[in-house]
Amino acid sequence: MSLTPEQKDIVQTTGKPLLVLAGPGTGKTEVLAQRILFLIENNLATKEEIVGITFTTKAANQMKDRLKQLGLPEDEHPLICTLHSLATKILRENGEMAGLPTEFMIADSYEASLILQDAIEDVNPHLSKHWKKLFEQIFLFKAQNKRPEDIDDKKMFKKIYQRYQELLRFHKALDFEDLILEACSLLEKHQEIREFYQNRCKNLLVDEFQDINPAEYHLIKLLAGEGNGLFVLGDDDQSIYTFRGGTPKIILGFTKDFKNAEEKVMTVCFRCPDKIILGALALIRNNKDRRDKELKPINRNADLIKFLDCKSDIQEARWIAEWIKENLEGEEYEPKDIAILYRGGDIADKIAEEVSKFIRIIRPSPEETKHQREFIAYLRLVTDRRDSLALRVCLSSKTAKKIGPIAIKKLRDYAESNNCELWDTLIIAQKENEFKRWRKYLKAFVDLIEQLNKKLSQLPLTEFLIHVAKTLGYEKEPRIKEIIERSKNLPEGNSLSAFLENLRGKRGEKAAERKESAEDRENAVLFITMHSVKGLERKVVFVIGMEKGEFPKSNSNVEEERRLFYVAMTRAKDKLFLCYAKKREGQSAQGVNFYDPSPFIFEIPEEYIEPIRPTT
DNA sequence: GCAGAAAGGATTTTT
DNA sequence: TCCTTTCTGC
Repeated sequence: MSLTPEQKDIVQTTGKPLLVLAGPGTGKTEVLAQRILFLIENNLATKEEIVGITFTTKAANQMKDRLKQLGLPEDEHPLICTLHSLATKILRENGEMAGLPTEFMIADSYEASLILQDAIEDVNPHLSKHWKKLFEQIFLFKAQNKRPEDIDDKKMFKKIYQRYQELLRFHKALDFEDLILEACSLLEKHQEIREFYQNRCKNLLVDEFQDINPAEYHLIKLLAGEGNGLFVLGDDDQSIYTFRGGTPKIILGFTKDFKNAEEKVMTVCFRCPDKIILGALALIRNNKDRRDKELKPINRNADLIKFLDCKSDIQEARWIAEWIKENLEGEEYEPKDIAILYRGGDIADKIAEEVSKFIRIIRPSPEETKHQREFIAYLRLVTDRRDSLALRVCLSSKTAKKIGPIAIKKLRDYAESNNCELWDTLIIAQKENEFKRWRKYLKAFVDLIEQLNKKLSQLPLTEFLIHVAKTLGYEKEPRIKEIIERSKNLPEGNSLSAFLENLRGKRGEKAAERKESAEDRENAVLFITMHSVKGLERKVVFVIGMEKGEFPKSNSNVEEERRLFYVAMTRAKDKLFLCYAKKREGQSAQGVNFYDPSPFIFEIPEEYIEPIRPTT
């Protein structure tokens, strides 16, 4: 693929901070990969002076694949990873200077929520029912790069946040946001370390820049120094993660923050046909705080956008399934050319059911259940008694009979004041008078773990997993069986720790999966939320749930929802269907609900839209 | 600590 | 409307 003059100019402009505003389908990934190649081939930088930052590990892998296709062998690749992964690397390389526990664990959000509930228990138990709100508040403060000491708060919040941090460290753990904050602190405090990484990141390329939050931006600025090798790429119109603390203001303020920065735009859309681009542009121009950009479609004379106007979700499901069935019979489309996009909830269930009757579909894998997390935590504890996070999860499980929040708090207090491991406390405490009430149950729990440990050396891995599942009483649960099933696909050396690393990564770091994700590999119709379609394109796109009150959600930021819709519309390479159902049933519709069409529909000029009203 | 009853809330997601 | 969390009484 040869570059347009516009793209070539962007690839080759070096020596100053560069902001690239790139609309949907303009070839962002390509430009990023080509720039890395350009730097290396022209000896402008070695691979040790280049770091590429992506939003997800999947995107990082796609970037590596593209570099390989462009002829750059893997051992000549620069570091390409997420910002969290880079922060983890920096902290692991400088653990002591950062004042962190050696071999710290990364707490996932379930583990973090348990720790927060403990913190609330310690500070003010009356607030325990509001833990979810507090969890979100702490998250948002961290996303703003604010630590407990930065908070001026007369009420309990500051104390809870403080205690939460203390308890995370007691468990030798960092949550995801801590990775960013601790990396910032480390670089701020130590000039030599900062200079080392600024040199390492001499050429720092950041993708999806519209979705970063202030804490992440702070880290990027620390790494970029003067910023003369900083290259950021994004589209303020596609900023859809404000609930994560992201804000389009960062990308729009970039040229003010870096005084000698240059801003360039990519205006040729290779992906979408003209009607879709023109319709999407007309829609997004209703947003106030944005930079207007030209977007020129290559593909003209294409179909109009279809507005599917249905009486009910049942009719909608039937019509879409029927359309897919008919169009798969011809030569034009394969299952993998089709995607069904929705905002969330169970809205796609009916269509998924209809479509899966005759064709393979791919749906997002559901979140880990509580039992799955407990199952994994028991396995972790068996391999490593010092894994206090895993121990904390196990203590909350039903299998730890008669050990509740009170016992856990006492154990925690004891461990803290005697400065010992949580696991050791479990054993020592059995002798202490204040634990008299729980002596029997603590012993039972410790014995259980020791017994499992014995079984581990006696049984093959899969047998052992089944044994653990039985012990916990989870052996009949399909989601647990799923995990056990995965142990069979493991290459040789089937040790428990290898299996756990495959599941969770080292110390909670998710293993970067090298294999292609299912949606690229399998020839199946894709069901996906609008938020997770980043970087995705499909010939045929159905956007379902175009109902007033549901999309945009009635109490949400309309401009962000409009950006989300803009992202969804611009995934289509060929045909775009916007689907509305007057009547919807299900959980997200709160039983049965009647809707008007989404106001977004009317923001697309009529000349680009063609209504379809099914009669059957 | 548990079972059963009542209240609460229902988005989006990465690391 | 329904599923998850929280409260109550044992």
